[in-house]
Parts: sequence; C-alpha cells; structure tokens
Amino acid sequence: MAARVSSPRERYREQTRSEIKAAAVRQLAAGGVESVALLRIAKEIGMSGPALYRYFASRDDLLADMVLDAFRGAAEAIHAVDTTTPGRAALHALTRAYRAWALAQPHLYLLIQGTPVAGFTAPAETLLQARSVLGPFLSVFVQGRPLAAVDPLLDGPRAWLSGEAEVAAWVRQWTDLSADTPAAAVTLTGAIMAWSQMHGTVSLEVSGQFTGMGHDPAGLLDVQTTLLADAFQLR
Amino acid sequence: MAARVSSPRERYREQTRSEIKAAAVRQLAAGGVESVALLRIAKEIGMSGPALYRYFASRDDLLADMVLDAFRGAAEAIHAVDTTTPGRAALHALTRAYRAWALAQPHLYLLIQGTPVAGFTAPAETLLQARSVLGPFLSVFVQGRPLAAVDPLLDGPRAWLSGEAEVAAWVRQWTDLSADTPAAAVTLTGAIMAWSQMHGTVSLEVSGQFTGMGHDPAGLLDVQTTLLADAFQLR
DNA sequence: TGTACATCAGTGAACGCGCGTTCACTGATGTAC
DNA sequence: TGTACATCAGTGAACGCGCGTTCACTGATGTAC
Repeated sequence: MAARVSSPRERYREQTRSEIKAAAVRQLAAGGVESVALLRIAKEIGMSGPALYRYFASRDDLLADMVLDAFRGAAEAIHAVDTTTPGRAALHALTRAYRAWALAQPHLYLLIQGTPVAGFTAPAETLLQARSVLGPFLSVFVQGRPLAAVDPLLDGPRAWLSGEAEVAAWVRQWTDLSADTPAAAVTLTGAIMAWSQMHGTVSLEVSGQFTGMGHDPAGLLDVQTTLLADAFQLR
Repeated sequence: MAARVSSPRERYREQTRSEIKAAAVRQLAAGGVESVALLRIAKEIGMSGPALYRYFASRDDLLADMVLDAFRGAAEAIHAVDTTTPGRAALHALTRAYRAWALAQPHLYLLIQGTPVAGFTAPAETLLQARSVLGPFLSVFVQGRPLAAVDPLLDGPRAWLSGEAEVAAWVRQWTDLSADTPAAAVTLTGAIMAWSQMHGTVSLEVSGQFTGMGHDPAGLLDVQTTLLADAFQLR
C-alpha cells in the first residue's frame, strides 16, 4: 500500500473546510462580504454554530482564507495563459484571461480588488499572491521599448527596485532580468500600467457601472491593451 | 425686509440634516459603509435614536443622500476645471482634478465608485449625477481624431446613441454635437476611456493597493492621460 | 486481537452586543382669527 | 395683542433580530501496548 500522505481524518477535515468555504462564497455572492456570517454558514451546511470554530479560529480567519483562495484562483487563470512568445498577442491573451476570470466570479474579484474590507487587515501572504497574478505580465514586457511619453515613469521603479530584494527576486523569476537593468524598470512599469488599465475597465464592468453607457466592455479592454502595446512598441 | 425663502424652522431642519450627514460621513471614513449606524450617529450628535427618523425615513434613505452628495461634490470639482480651450492640457487638468478629489475624500470615492453596497439600490437620480461628472470630458474630446486602433470602439456608441434621447441630450449639452454625428461617438468613447483609465489608477491608489509597488501614482495617471490624448490626437 | 487512553468533531445553552425601527408621549414653535 | 389650535422636534421604553464567541459536555475515532 502506498504511503498515506493524509489520514482519513485529515482528509475529512479538509473536506469540511472547503464545504464551509463554499457556503461562505455563496453568501458572499448573494450579499457581499458583510453578509458572510458564521451562524448562517453553519445552518446552511447542517452544523451547529460553534462547530465551525474547529475549522476556523474566527470570522476574520475565514475571510483571510477566502481572500487567499481567490488570489490563488486568479493567479492560476493567468498562469494558464501561454506567454512563451512574449509580445502583444500574449498581452492580449493575458488581459482577456484577467477579465474572463473576473466576470466568472465577480464577487471574488470585488473581494480581492474592490473596496478593502473595513477593520480587516489582510495577511502578508496576500501581497505575494497579488504579485503572483501580475507575474506573467512582467515577462510580456521584457522586450518593451517604451515611447518617450512613458519615460517619466521609468525612473521611479529603477531607483526603487535596487532597494527591494524581494521585488527584485520576483522580477528575476519572471524575466531573468536583474533589478539594476533598465529593462527591469520597463518591465515593472508595463505590468503596473497593464494592471491599472485592466482594473479600471474590469472593475467598472463588474460592479455594473457601465450599464447605460452603451459600449462594449470587451472591446474597450482590447483597445486599451492595443494602445498599451503600442506605447511599449511590442511586436 | 427681504422675502423669507426659508422659515427659521426650515433652516434649522436643514442644519440638523447636514449635521447628521456629517456624522455619517465621519463614520464612513472610520469604518466603511457598514459601520454607518443611525444609533451611533444619534449618540454622536447628542440626540436620541428615534429623533433621526424626523430627518431620514430609514438608513437606506440616509445612504442614498450621502451618495448623491458625494456625486455632487465630485461633479463640482470637475466642473470647476477650465475647459474653455479643449485639448490635451484640459484633459490633464480634468484627470488631475478627478484624482485630487478622490484623494481628498477617499471614503466618498469608494462609496460612489467602489464595490456596490449589497442590498442597496441607488436612486435613478444617481445615474444623472454620475454622468454629470463625466460631462466636461465630453467637451475635451470634441476635436478628437482617434487613431485606427480606437476604431473598433466607435461603432457601438454610434448605433446606440441614436436610440437614447436622454444620453443624446447630455452629449449635446456638453459638445453641441447632435447624436447622429460621428464626432458624437468619438466624444463619448473618449470620455469613457478616460473614465476607465482614471478609475483604474485612482481606485487602486485610494484603496492602498499600490503600496509596495514602488512607483508614483500621479505620474502614472499623467502618462496614461498623455497616451490617451495621443490616441485621440488632441492638440 | 483486545483493552485503555488520548484526541478530535460536534452539540446545546448561554453571553452580551448593537442594530433598525415602532410607538405613545411631551413640550416647544408657528399659524389663524 | 391675546387666545386656541395645529404642527413639528424630540424623548424613553420597548420590540425582535442576528451576530460572534465561550463553555462544559458527549460521543466517535484513532493510537499505544
């Protein structure tokens, strides 16, 4: 018999944990973060309230787990995109994947990229996951040659990258560039611009603010992406 | 004595209303929408809880009023910008004013442009106010001559504008263009692109998601604005 | 294989809390004649 | 100018609700010998 990595008890435990989280996500979808309530989750999955405390230390603990899960899901969707040939085609594929993930689970998108939950401080691990989502964008901009209009943005990251070992490592992981090269600053700037543009379009769409404006959100994202690719002269 | 537009009683009433709203805004700033509580507001301004019902029919009523106030404030800030000479300079001034307003009252920005409040449907008047904020952007793009990359976005608004008398009137108000002209579609598209870009940068900044990314948000917005002005060949 | 014990999952009762909202009322302010 | 009445602002008590969390407990599952 193969080595048992997890005991039956551990597997059952893991299963219950995800059942709890699934119910929590359902409540999130139905009524926003504030309506995620332990007692109601318990009722929904046929448990008593206090039983949940076997699985999560507190409501905030559950929330933190949901945030991490959401980031992981987003990162997975983005990492699934083929970026072996960096360039504008890859950038388009990435922004579309970003939007597709957000539209498929709007409440999760708003959870991780919307208004921060009051009185809730995300664990440090969250920042890493957020970066992970952006990683593939770095690699796309490796051969970016930004127009002069972008220049004002390059100095900041350049000076800053040298002091931040953690971020430098992240950049190297996705681009093989060392932090003190000009290309590293270009790459980081491109990724942030892409992020900012995507978030603008996608968050307005997801929160329903485009209704009554009469245009195509997918087209908007594509055009913005094209303009960004132009600005970095991607092939 | 001059004609009395409002009786003392009415003026006192108006004063109390704004005192209530001021306390509500303070609570919004401190702990997000969900922490805006009538009973706590009452305590804060030295009234009993039920007294507030003389001024607002319900908590949702108060919230709706706050949303409208916030939009009005934003519109005022934007309308104060001088756009008599449309062009890239005016566009820069507008996007900077937008960001400045958002940074000055981040909680209000998140209230009107962030994650929609669960179970709360904004009154119809809200949509008008939202449009009002965007108005001056329309006028800036009057002489826009978009690059080919933007073309895919123009057909949508063009077909759509003809059917929407209300939106058509709004466009004419700010541009003197009638809805069936190509320029009207250009104008509308430009405004929406500007909105989307601004919201991307500003909302990420306001909700603190740029920390640890090492760049200058003001510069980011400026560069994005420049690229947009380039895409519309503004002078 | 059987027994003794430790670990873990889950329960029911109870806690204190703050919330939105209703109700019957008191007292002050304005209006009509 | 004075009186009678209507309107309005504000109060205190009370309602029911759902929440997060603690506690002492029971019973099932796993572990050691």
